[in-house]
Amino acid sequence: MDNPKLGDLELEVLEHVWEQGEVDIKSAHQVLGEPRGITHNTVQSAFKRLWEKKLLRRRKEGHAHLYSSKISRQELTERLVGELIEQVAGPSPSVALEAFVNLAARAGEDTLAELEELVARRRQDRGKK
Amino acid sequence: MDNPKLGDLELEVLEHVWEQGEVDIKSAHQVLGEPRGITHNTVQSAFKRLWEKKLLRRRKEGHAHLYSSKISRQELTERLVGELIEQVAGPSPSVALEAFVNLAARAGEDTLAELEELVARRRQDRGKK
DNA sequence: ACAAAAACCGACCACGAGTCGGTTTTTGTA
DNA sequence: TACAAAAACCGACTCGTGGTCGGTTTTTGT
Repeated sequence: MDNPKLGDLELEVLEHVWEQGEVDIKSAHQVLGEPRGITHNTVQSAFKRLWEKKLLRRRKEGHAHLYSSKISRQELTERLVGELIEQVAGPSPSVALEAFVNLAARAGEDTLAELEELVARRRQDRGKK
Repeated sequence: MDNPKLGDLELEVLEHVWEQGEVDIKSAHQVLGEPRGITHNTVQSAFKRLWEKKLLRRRKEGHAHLYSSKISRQELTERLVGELIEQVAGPSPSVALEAFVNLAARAGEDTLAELEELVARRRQDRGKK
């Protein structure tokens, strides 16, 4: 529960919550459940699991729960990638860096440029402050 | 089998193979198995699973299999991180880039510098050739 | 107070890693 | 060439987790 492993449905739920901000099960079921042919209950279970894993927040509105994300896509990506790297890339950062730059390069010139931009800005901000 | 999910033992086996180059089950069991108190057979299963997933190569030497890695730590990291990003970061690369730069920044000034260096060199090579 | 809506609980299935005992295959050698 | 040791292989079982749902309990607006 501390390091979350996420299934397909759970990912879709998060996706949906990131887009919608705050959702109730009923509407989520219409969007996610109907097409898959899964019941209201199943969708609810997924939300609940996510809430138990502390990835979603929820509050009562009337007699329904409204779920919203407790963690941004940014943060989740960061956590998961961080964990993965820790497991597989080894202690030295070089492997991870190289791997990621390769990935960026494969994505195209623009992506590489964007990465450069980001790094430069970050290093800038480091010096000052 | 196409997108590998790796357990703890499997990761350790890969780790060991990356360090040792070419290993037989017996010696691997001494290093990985004994401390865990697991049998020869269990270690063998892990190697075999990895081989079935095409992450290890093997050849017969005498009547024992010698296993070696078919994929470098680099490549595996790349594959896994790539897959993960695809699943969670969404279509636009920005999220992944930002996340990774954050990770690098957290690792320290040097790591950030190394990243910058890598990106610069990569972009250089792009122009030419 | 009651009916509708929603949450909750428990049960079950599927899948994959980990684990091992027992059987079969291989192979060096007597 | 027969045989015993070594290793591979196979099948079985456990465990954890996600997905799935039916049925029961709780909540709440009227």
